[in-house]
Amino acid sequence: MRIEWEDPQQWERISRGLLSPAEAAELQVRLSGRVSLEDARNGFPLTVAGVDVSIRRESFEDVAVACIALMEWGNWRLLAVFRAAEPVRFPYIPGLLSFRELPVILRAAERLPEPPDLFMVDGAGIAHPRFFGLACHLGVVTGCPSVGVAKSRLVGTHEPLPEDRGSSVPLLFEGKVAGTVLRTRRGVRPLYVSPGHRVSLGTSADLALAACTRFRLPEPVRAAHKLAGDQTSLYS
DNA sequence: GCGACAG
DNA sequence: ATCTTGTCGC
Ligand SMILES: [Mg+2]
Repeated sequence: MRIEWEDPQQWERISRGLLSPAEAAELQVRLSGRVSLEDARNGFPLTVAGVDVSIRRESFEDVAVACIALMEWGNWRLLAVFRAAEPVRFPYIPGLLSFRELPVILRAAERLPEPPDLFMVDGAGIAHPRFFGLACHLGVVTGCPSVGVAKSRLVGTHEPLPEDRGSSVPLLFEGKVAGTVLRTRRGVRPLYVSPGHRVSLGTSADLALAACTRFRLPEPVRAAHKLAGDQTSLYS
């Protein structure tokens, strides 16, 4: 898929890791206005693209490897895998993860023959300090629906969560519901699910739970995570 | 100033 | 996230 840049110059600065944390944060505030929390789709998505990035310590630099695992809804068969690698150019700063991971993710996304029905990202959606996590950034830039699935809490508070699979409680932040704390396996640590773009709060949690058929993590995200760290056939 | 803090 | 094998618990 091809990505249409509204401001190619600015993307150039971002991908080169030239933005200061303050500039990055204000850009998030500006872009958060473009997020849509409406469902852009009726039924379930036909294809779900799991997204994750792994960092490998090379001889003199850290290299980021992005992996997009395209799966078919329901039977969760792996349809294809797209990857890309490049040196890390931005430090990890809580709240600014997209400036570190999005550049390499987009290079892998460009290899998709066509836009997926949904991007399921390892990281936060609107459950973020400025309501603009990695899943939102990827969604807004590509125009595709996206959901953020975080393994731990970035922001927000919530009531106690029952131990049963499927239990959920709203994640509250600054007086708003920013996401859902979701138990995908009985007695196992919950996931922090939030909309990225073009998906509603309720739907984002439904989609995430439906994709967790065997493990704590949704199948597409788990596949992407595994393949991102796999050194086998690191080219492509 | 102190503590929190996706990956 | 990463450095890393075996081990504890359901
Ligand atoms: Mg990750």
